[in-house]
Amino acid sequence: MTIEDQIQTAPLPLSRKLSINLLYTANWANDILAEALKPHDLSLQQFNVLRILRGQKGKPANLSTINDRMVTKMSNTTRLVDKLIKKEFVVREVCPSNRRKVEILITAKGLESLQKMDEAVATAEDKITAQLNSNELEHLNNLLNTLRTETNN
Amino acid sequence: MTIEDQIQTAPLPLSRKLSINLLYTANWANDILAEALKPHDLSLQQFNVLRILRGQKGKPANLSTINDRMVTKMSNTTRLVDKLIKKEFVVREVCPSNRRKVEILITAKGLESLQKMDEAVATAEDKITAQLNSNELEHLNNLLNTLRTETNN
DNA sequence: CCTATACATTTGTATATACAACAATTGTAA
DNA sequence: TTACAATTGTTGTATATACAAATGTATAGG
Repeated sequence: MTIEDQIQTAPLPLSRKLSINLLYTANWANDILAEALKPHDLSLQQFNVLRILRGQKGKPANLSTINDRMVTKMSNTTRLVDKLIKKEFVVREVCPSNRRKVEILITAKGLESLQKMDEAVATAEDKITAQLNSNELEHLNNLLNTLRTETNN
Repeated sequence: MTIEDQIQTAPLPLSRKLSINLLYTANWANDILAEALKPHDLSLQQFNVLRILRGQKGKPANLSTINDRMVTKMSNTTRLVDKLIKKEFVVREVCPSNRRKVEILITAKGLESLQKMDEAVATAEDKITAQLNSNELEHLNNLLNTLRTETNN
């Protein structure tokens, strides 16, 4: 279904059509991922933080590191981490070598829970991409990367 | 820049890479649009509601109509409209023929303000799509539409 | 040593949104 | 006509997020 049909609007200039389609489609994908995580009582953003911490392989991460690696920007990783602490999925300590920083570590419980969610999320990701073959997915990936290319002006 | 470089992660399966890239890129586009609207003190969602109401060409819209046409889903168009009323960009009345419904109309002030924002938003949309030519944009559009195609299973 | 500045994070305030509970109105059917 | 269900919106609670101000810590220059 075209995006014009989807949101019932008159024909749009291409740049507008693409902008709307991009946001609309991402929202659609977001819903599928959120749905997959719902039984685990974790938001997509909380899941992302956990996944980043697992990627650290035991090395603690400080807030700005997590922030840099988030898919969506956060002025507020502090409060996300607060919620993960309440669930006992991560621990937070003051960095001994530089007490301005904090060190955040995923716990055994966090790793365990993450493992249980992996399958659900992978299924959701497959669902999102199911309608395209590998070549098309690569192409789509490249087009998205190009879109974000910075101009030097 | 590839999405793996962007968020500093190990190589990912294609379905995950695309899912992340889609959310990341939409977020990037969202920021550009929000930035363009910032001088006008209007959020992207408020702008979208106004644009939908203008599309009604004088015909009032009720809440569920607006909801259907929103790019991002809303459990909460009520409160968005509240904010637009406070800015005197729209008015809300009870529908006389069916008093469960409400009728929402854009005001002259709303139309006027919208017109001023049009240029800023069009510029933002051009910026979002600047790195691709028409053919590529059409292709990207089609790939996004295909992605959202429902399966009948 | 003292102070200005930079750094890393936290907190307050506002917006957007999901979900569930609630309320009012209308339609239907015994 | 009364009971019940469906429709349409509103409201309460929780999460995510942007932005700005505040907090606490480190560092560099005088």
